[in-house]
Amino acid sequence: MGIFERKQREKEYRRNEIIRAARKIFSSKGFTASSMEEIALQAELSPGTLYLYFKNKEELHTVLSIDILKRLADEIQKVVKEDISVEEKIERFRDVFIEVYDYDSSILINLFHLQSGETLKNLSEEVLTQIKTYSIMAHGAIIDIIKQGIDQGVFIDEHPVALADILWASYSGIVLWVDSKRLLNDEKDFVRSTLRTAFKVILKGIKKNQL
Amino acid sequence: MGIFERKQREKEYRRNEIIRAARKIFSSKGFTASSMEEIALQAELSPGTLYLYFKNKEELHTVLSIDILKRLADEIQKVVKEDISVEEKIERFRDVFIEVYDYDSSILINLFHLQSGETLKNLSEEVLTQIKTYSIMAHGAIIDIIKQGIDQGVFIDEHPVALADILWASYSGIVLWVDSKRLLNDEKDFVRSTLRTAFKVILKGIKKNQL
Amino acid sequence: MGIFERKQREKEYRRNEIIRAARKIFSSKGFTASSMEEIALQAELSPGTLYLYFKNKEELHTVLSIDILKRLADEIQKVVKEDISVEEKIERFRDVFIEVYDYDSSILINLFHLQSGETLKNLSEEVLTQIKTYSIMAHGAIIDIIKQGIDQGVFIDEHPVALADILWASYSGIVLWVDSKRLLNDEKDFVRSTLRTAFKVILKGIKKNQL
Amino acid sequence: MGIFERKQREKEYRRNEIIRAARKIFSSKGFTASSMEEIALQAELSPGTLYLYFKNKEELHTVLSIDILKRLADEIQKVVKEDISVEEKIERFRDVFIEVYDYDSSILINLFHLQSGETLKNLSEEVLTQIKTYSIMAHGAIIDIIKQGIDQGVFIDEHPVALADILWASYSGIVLWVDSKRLLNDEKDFVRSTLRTAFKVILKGIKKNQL
DNA sequence: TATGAATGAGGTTTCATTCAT
DNA sequence: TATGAATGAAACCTCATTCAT
Repeated sequence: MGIFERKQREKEYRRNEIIRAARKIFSSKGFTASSMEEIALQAELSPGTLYLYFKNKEELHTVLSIDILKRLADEIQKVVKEDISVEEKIERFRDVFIEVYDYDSSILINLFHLQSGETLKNLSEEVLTQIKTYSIMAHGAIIDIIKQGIDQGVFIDEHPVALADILWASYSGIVLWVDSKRLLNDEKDFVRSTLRTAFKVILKGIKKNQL
Repeated sequence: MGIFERKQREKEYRRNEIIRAARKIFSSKGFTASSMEEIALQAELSPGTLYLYFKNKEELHTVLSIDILKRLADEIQKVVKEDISVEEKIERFRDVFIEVYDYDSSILINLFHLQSGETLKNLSEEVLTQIKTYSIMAHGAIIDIIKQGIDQGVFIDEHPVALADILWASYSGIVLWVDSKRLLNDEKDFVRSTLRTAFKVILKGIKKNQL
Repeated sequence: MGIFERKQREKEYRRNEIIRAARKIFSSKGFTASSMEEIALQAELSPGTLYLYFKNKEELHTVLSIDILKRLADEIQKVVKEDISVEEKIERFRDVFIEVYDYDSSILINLFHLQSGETLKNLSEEVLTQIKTYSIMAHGAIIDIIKQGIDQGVFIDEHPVALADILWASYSGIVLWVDSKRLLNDEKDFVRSTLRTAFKVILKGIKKNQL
Repeated sequence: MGIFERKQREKEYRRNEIIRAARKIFSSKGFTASSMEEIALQAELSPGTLYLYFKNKEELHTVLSIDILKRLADEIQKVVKEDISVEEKIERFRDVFIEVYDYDSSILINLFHLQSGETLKNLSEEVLTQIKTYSIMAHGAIIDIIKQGIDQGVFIDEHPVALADILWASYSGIVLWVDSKRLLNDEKDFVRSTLRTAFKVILKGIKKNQL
């Protein structure tokens, strides 16, 4: 391994350390209440160093979302390629969503923050491109499956984008909602069981009643 | 009208002016990015005056959510009392949700903010009580309808709270999600049409298949 | 009683109400932490009314000191006229001081505040004149007694003003000091017993040792 | 000198700069009327920097008192160890007090502020501990001397704590009082000469009349 | 004379970001 | 590249004071 490669790898490693630290802090306190100094402390680095890897606080936060979005897109892609029925694929999506939620329960708050009015236009071109790419990948794959299902006469005849949105948004809403209730109730597993019921309901809702 | 009444009414009017200004600012910029000075400017008042009517920024923001929550609870209550089938009631909820969304599209971001970890315990006792009251009213009514439906053998045999959560959360998720897309797409009516499809899907999903 | 007199008396009464309220608030919270609104509330008046009777917060506070200073001056004058020895007069001063301390334990903090750097030059001419008048009355009387004592060969040959200052300042210091300790110790009567010892010591210190 | 040491020293230097600036401002205007911005200006630093060295305004102010209290305690300790009679020690205290007064004439106002009800509980644990430590050191030493004097039959039979309080409080009162007169009279040296007389008087007052 | 709602200047404090080392 | 002390703008909030009623 050449010296250039080693440096590159070190840089990558350092970057990931920061991301990990940021995830921990942002997850527990939200965007506003988290400070760069706190994240630096968690990463065992100085505040100044953070700015060598990320343009600003906003971008660091956004990168977390991209990270999770990429993970989501990758997993969804895998499901798409599996040799199973569309119905089974929709069911598999449920598992993907639950896995991602387990990895980072604050993901959706981040994703919504991303597109909310609070997000300034401070993001660099590169970051914006990534968001769009992964977003299209993830949504596109879901839309494709829905389309297939409609073509096969398995799903109801509605606008595929709308159905995909419903799938995606219901999932998001449930995680957000149940997660916010969890803060008060301490019922950790209720999120997952509700998610399962939700998917059952929605799948049943999209399916065409065949006789 | 006595002098006391006039004063009371003026005070109420002023309070509403502030709420209206706050709604405008908070809606367009979110909680953190909005400043009290900006809200005061919008209300054509001085910053200090805001604090005569609201304890602090947090409480002013919360009051917006309460306002909308009250509206939601009231409308839901009305639906509950209507002399129609449970299925039709669920359908009517859809309209209520859409109406409320039309009144203030940022409602749900507020409601989620309300229960997120970022919300400090700066709220006065009165405000907290109101939140709880209206929250219970709105959720309780929905749960009751679901229960009725299950008892009548119209809805599937699942935990009523879970089904109510799914209904509520899906709605919330869709509004949040489609609304955040709207910021980019400018397709205003897409929200409503997607909401309609979503309700059709979910209603179908909850219904027991009777033969 | 004419209508003018009645009004005059009402005015005086109202003024005293404010002073009483101010004393209560200032005593328990100090000058800075007390607000005009709080004083108005205590006096069952509106904030605006306070400004009809007193130029500003500073002056209202000052008037409390004047009130106590006047009381002190009056009592001291009485002692001066009593037909007793100078030594006995000094002893009587001790009682006067203790009585005044009982009436308002925060008196000296007020008096010091009066002449500290924090006191702005916001005081009206009338108020300043009063302070000077009563100050001179009180101090002058003490100085006179000391002088008499020196002339009679009872007290040591030192500058009478210095001796009077020592008497006055020691008393003040002890009240302040022990009072500040009281806040922690809750030993209420220790102030008075220490004051008594202090006077004994000082009197002994001033007396010429006669053989 | 290593790089760490240099940095440490720089930091210490900066801290002292702030303390010096704060002393100047606080001395001339009192606690409330002084603003952090003004102190920063005086120290040729930005307001934010002050908060890197001191938790808040209250603590910065308190540190001034600690500084002076430490100085007082140190000097008193030295006197205690000197090989002179108790009477001479009391006399030496007088010089210590005068020296400290020369160093910072506003010391006592600060010390009283410290223990007054206005002082909030905003102080850090470390600072509170220091105050207690030095306070006990200084008072304890004086009490010890008094005790010795009583045991040796040189001082009168009174509660040693009371006598120490009288000594301490008289000194404080005189400085405060004469200093406040100075503000009007501009007689600078009068403080010291009065202090000298005061100590003579008090010493004579505490001494047992031996024949 | 009395009110009390409104003012708005001014205060403390935080924290994202920079830059000399 | 990494540091971390310093910055300084900007935020929230208070409260003495005013003035129309």
